[in-house]
Amino acid sequence: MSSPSAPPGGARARARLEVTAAIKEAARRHLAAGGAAQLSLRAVARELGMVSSALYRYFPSRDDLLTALITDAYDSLGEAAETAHAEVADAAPPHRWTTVCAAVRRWALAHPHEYALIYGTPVPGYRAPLTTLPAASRVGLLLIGVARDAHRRGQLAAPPLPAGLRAEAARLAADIAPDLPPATVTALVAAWAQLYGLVGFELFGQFDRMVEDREPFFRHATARLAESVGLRAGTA
Amino acid sequence: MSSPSAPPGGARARARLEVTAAIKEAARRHLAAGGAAQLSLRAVARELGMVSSALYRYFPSRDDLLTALITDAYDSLGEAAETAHAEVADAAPPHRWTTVCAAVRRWALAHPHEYALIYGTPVPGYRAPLTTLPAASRVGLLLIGVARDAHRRGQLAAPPLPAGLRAEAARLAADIAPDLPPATVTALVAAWAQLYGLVGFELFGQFDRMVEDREPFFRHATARLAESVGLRAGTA
DNA sequence: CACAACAGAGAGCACTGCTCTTGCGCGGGC
DNA sequence: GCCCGCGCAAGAGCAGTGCTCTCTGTTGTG
Repeated sequence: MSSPSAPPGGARARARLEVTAAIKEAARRHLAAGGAAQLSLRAVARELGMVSSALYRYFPSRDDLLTALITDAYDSLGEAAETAHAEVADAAPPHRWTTVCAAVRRWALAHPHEYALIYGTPVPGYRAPLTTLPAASRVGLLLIGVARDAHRRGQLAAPPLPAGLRAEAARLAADIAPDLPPATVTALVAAWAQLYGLVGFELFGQFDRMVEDREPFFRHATARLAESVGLRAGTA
Repeated sequence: MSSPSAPPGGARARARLEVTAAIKEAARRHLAAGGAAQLSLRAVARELGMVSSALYRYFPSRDDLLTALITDAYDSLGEAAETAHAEVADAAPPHRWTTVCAAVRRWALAHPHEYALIYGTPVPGYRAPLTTLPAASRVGLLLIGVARDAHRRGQLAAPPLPAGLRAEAARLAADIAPDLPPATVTALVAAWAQLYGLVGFELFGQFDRMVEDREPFFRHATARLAESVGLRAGTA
C-alpha cells in the first residue's frame, strides 16, 4: 500500500476514511438487523475486530455515528428518488409525481430502519443537526420541481386557499418556492406530510390485517395527492 | 400474577392495583421527560422507593410495562377524540371530521412522547400484542362513524376508485364498514394515514423553520381531507 | 390458627456508552 | 535513512441498564 508519489490525502488519511466507511457499513448492518436502539458501539467494534474504545477515534459518540447514518440515509433516499424521476422526466406531471412517491415507498420498504431513523420518532435526546438539512431536502426539492415544471407549462391548477391561511401561505411560498402560487406551495407541504403518513403507516404495521394489496392502494392515494396539489396531465 | 382467581375486593388485590397504578404513573412521567428509550425500570423503582427487582412482581418485563402504557395512551387519545366529537355530534359531517382531527392533534401536542409511543417508530424487537387493538381502533371508529352518518343523510359523495383497486376496496369495506361504499372506505383509510402524517410531521419537527401558523394550516389540510373522503355539508 | 402465597430486598450476570491511561508502530519531516 | 511524534488500538474501569435468583418477613385466607 505504498504509492511513492505523493498520495492524495496521505496514506494515513486514506486508511482513516476506509475504517470510517467500514464502521458505518457494519453499523448499517446492525441497524437493519435490529433498529436504532439495538445499535451498539461495542457490537460494531466486535464485528470489526476492534475494541470499543478504538471506535471513539472515529466517532466521538454514539449519537455522532447515528448522525452520520442519518445523513447517508437522506442521501440514499434522495438519490433513489432522483434516479426514479430521471427516467420519467419528460412525462406528464402527475406521472412524475407518483413515480417519485413510489420510489420513496420502495426505498422505505427496502430500508425500513433507515427510514425510521430519518422520518420516525427522533431517537434519544433528539437534536437534529443542521448539517443534515441539505441531504434532507432532496426529495422535497424534487417534488417542488415537478410542480414548478407543471406551473411553467400551464399544467397546474391552484388549489383552494381559505382567507385565514393567506399570510402563512405567502410566507411559506417566499421561503420555499417564490415562483409558485402560495396555494400550491401550501398544498405541496401538506401533501409531503401526507405522503410520509402513507409510507409510515405501511412501514410501521398500521396497515397489517387491513390493506393487503398495498402497492395499488398507495399508487391511487398518491395520484389523488397529485390532484390535491393541482397537477394536471393535459395543457390548461 | 398469572391469574388471580381470588374474589374481587380483596385488600391485597386492591393494594396491588394501587401499586400498579403508581408504577404506571411514574413511568408515564419518565416517558414524558425523556421518551421511551429513556424509560428505565430502575429509575422508576428508585422514584417509588422500591428496589428494581420488586417491580417485576407487577410487570414481567420492561416491554410489558410499555405495552400497558401504550394501551393507556390509545385509550386516552380515543377518549379525547370522543369527547371533542360529542360536542359537535349534530353538526355537519365536515365539521365533525375536522373537530376529531383537531382533537387528535391537540392530544398529540400535549402528550408527544405517548403519541410517539403509539404512532411513531415501533420500539425495536417489540411487537404490539393484539390486546391493544380495541383501544387502538377508537379514533378510527369515530371517523368511520362520521362517514356513516353522512352516508345515511345523503351527505356523502363517493370518491373516485380506479378499476385496479376495486377488489382491494371491496375487501377493505367488508372488513371495516360493509355498509359504506368501498370507495369511501378506501379513501377513509388513506385519509387516516395522511392525518397521522400531518400530526407526525408537526410533532417530530419536520415543520420547524417552515410552517409557523400551524393550527390554521392543519385545519385547512384536514378540511381538504374531509373533501377527499366525500363528506359534504349540505344535503345531496 | 397455621400456612402458603406474596411482596420486597439484595446480590449478581451480562450487557451498554463512555473515559482515561498506556504502549505500540508507522508516516512524515529532518 | 533515521528517528521522533502522532495516530491508533488496547485494556481497565465507572456508572448505568434489564433481568434472574434466592432469601426473608409479612399478611391474607382457608
